[in-house]
Amino acid sequence: MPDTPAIHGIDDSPRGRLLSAAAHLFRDKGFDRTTVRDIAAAVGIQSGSIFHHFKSKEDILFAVMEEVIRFNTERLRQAVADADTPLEQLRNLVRAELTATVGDTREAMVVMVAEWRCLGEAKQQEALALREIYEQIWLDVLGRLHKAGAFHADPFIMRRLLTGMIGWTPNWFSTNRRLSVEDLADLIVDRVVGEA
Amino acid sequence: MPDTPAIHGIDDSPRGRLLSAAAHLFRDKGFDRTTVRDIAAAVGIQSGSIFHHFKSKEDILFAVMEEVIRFNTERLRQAVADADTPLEQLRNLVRAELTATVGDTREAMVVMVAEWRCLGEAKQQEALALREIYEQIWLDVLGRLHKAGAFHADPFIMRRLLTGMIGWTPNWFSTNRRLSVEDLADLIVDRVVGEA
DNA sequence: AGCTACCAAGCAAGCGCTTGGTTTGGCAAG
DNA sequence: CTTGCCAAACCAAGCGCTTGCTTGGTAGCT
Repeated sequence: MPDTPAIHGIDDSPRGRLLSAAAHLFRDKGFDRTTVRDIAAAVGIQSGSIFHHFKSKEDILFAVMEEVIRFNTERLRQAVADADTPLEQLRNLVRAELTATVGDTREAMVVMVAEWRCLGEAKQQEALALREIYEQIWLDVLGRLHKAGAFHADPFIMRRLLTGMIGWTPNWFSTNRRLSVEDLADLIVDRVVGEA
Repeated sequence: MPDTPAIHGIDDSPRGRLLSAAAHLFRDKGFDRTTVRDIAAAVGIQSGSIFHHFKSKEDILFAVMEEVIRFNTERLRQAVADADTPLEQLRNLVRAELTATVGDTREAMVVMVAEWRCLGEAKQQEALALREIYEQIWLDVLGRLHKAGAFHADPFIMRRLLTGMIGWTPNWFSTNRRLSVEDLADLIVDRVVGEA
């Protein structure tokens, strides 16, 4: 009965398995249409038992978001560190966010952008703080490229266009097609710095 | 008590006012978190009276989507007809979709992409058919541009990147800022055909 | 003994929707 | 100008069901 494919960056403690299952369901049906009974059934326990691990359903959603953003912030950091030139840093960032979005943390990433408003005011603010750290990594790299004259548009706006392009990919990109993540990343990078 | 700002392309019959109010609430709180009592209160009637105009809550959501997609499909048609060169057609398309997305049909457009899965299978298919007509207009113009050598990437993928860029704008674009819709449109067109 | 992990049962609240009856505005016959 | 009528629009009340969450207790490991 259990066995939802695990999400990268989440361990397989009872709590972790609960999180992976919840993320999967939240992505499939949305937060509101997913009941605690659904989540419980997905890991093979009773609905009431969930509240031994989380104090509310909303807490589960927040935990999913927190885990995935922490994990992927670290991934972005590595992406920047692993490159020498600003252009290569950008390419690595795009690849990293694409991997997060259509790859190993796909469900959780989709949940994060789609179910944002299901969090209460307080937790929304808390998540926003984490999100800002994440965004700053992007802005640093884009700012450096802009200063170097690699593109003319405002770096803030460029980031928003990138967020849109990458954030929409789960709605169409399929891993088992001709187009690889690397090729798509190059294609997106070309939207920023122009083609060869 | 009533007076939700109307959405372009929806009349102000009782039914139309109900639709505008519903679209506004759906965007604000999401479909599931919006109760029929909320919608009723927004137009100043009793919750039960809603079912004189619509046979279910889901029907309201579908009606919102149908109205907005029909209205904006016509807008796209005009945008293409009003331009002479393929490049100007593209620019007009981007402007039109931006206007729909952050302008006069903003709430309904956001609802359409966000609350898709709240429709049952049948109505989802029905909406998809309308959506395909809409998309075909884009693909025709992009296909012509591609054939003319204005850009190298696959037109289907280019459309998806555009969908992402434009679809994300409600999350950051503000009408009362320095950046106008026209300037943003030019900026986005440059992501397709390269800068001057 | 004490901790983690769980079960079985169920409560209070809120939900979409139904029902039966009442108001309202327009319009044609007398 | 009145009267009678009808359909559209709405009200008041509440039914049946699902929801998130609580409670009190138990099994097993250390």
